[in-house]
Amino acid sequence: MIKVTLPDESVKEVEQGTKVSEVASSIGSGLARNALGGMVDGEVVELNHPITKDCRLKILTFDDDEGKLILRHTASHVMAQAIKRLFPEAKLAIGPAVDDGFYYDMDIDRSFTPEDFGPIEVEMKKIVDADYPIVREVKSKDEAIKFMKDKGEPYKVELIEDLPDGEEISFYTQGEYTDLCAGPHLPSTGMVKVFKLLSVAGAYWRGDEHNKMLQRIYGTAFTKKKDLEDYTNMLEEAKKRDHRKLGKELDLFSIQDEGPGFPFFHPNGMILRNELESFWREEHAKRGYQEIKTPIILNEDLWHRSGHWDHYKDDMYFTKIDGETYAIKPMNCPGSILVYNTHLHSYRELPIRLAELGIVHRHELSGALHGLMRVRCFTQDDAHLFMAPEQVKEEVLKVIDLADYFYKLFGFDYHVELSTRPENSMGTDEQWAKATDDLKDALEATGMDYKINEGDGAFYGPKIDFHLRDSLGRTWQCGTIQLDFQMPERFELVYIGQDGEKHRPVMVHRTILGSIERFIGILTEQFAGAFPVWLSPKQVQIIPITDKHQKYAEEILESVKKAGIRADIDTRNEKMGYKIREAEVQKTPYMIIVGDKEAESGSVSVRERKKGDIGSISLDSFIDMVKEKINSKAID
RNA sequence: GCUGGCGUGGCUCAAUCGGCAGAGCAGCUGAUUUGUAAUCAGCGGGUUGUAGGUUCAAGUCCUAUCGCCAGCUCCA
Repeated sequence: MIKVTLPDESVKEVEQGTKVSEVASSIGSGLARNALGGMVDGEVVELNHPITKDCRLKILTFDDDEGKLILRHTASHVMAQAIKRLFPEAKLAIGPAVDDGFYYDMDIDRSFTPEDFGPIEVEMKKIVDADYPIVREVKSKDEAIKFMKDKGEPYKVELIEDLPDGEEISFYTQGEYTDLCAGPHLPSTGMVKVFKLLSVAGAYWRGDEHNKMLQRIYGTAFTKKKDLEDYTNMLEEAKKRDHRKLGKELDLFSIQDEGPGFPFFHPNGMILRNELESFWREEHAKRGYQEIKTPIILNEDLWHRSGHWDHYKDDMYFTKIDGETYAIKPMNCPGSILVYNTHLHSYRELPIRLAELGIVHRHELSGALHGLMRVRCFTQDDAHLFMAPEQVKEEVLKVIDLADYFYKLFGFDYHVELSTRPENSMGTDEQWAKATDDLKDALEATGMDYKINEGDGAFYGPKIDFHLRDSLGRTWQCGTIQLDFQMPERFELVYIGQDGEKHRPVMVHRTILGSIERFIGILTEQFAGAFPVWLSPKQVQIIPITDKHQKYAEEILESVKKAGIRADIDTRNEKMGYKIREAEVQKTPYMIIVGDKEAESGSVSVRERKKGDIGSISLDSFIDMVKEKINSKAID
């Protein structure tokens, strides 16, 4: 007998070789029904897995991320089997489970369209109803290669060839279908009860744009029909929060055919933006930043010196002035460096923090453009910090702290990545190792979780990136902290040390919001357009019930405006309900309704966005309340 | 850039097999003077993204091109 310790610390004695599914049954029939796999001493295993020694066991269900992955991975095999039945000529590539579902990549001459989903789903249903057992077997590398060659699956052969020699290679068979796969899987196809195919897309073989583009079909799977319905409803709801839709509805910005990727900010969007920027300025001034503004167009020669010509040229725009080539800046760093170099600096001044809300232009691929999230012209809330090498850690920690302060203010969840040396980069391995270690040290000192993103650093240095989520859960890089030993050398930056000698400063490039445009996109989706009061383009909508009340409404407007609150009167000849509806649709935080009662008593009737009527109060207390919300930058 | 899908009044969408381009909202005019999410009536508004082609006839079919959407690649 062996001892199995369950998550509640209870211990079950079972026979050697008992399967995970059998343990689940012995715990309870409900758990047995919902079980999708197991976790044995931290390792994910399938339900058929025999337990051979004392261990800790957790039964995985759909509530566990690992359970979801097992179900969806099997679902991807079911889909691939169905597609092979309908299109035997399709060559299989890879088919993993992903966050919200699964996909399978295949190579086939005809292109899949959403019309193919119906027949494929019907075939999948047959496979599920047949409830084929899913059987794992292991082959040697040579056997595996021969097997897939015989089946005419060149992509599988390539995958196997890249596996290390001597390793056992697992295959899973369900009915007539056998796939190369590390698993784990469900014990039978009948357990894939609820699924739906969602979209088709092209995807490069092995994610490399030089390789052939395969066809990818995305789908998702759940254990309960209700969960699938909830998921599709969630997608519908997310569409309503889309900043591109809200940007239009709230008249914040537009992107037009005349300038793909070049957003226009409308008056409402500018109010929000200016509020955000002035707050940004205040917070940076408090922390010892000095603001600068550098030109958008600078001579090509500068970009040769900075390394951008060699490493970034394809993403840059150029123009000619008096026969000379100029570049439209894709980054603010060279300009900032030129400012630094206008003086000789003492160690006493360091760190020098030059901040710039700098407009940069980058030639992003047309297919990559996405509302305000990815554009070809954006404003970085940039800063370049020039410091002595021993100041790096402290300075980086201050930046991390500042980013955290900004994100927390809006209630954002974020995650952090450390990006290391990319292929096409400047400098020596030693410099990169030192810079990467410096950033790692700082991250370790904060104790925050972070993920390593190999090869994704800037061409001049490694970086810490802060990622925020949009309404659909896609993540976008916002803040970044990049450590740079290259540009100080290339531009021969110096400061005079205590010893009277010249020393080379280290440079940190950093943003907090990332791009003002992208950040506004994220903000819009986070709040579904119902911005915190301090950012709302219109903070108070005054609604006179009839035109008799207009005069009193105007007196109120004057007082509210005098208090520094953005307000307006809806004087249109419409019923009150109509005006309220419009203010609600526009997500105006407060409405003041004024009629006979208010005019007589000198009070205001207040309605709060989403909450409805909150009763009558004096104008003064209303103003105090709104100002408190604004000053505290409260989020609802 | 690549793969697939989609472009019809300001907005959201309709138009059967190729057969007279339509509705709601918004806008304008008038009536109505209203108590917490849409008052009523009338009016104006379109070269169907653009350029070609097929056809007696094109929103609809074909070609090219521009843009948008999803994904890939890339990135703040």
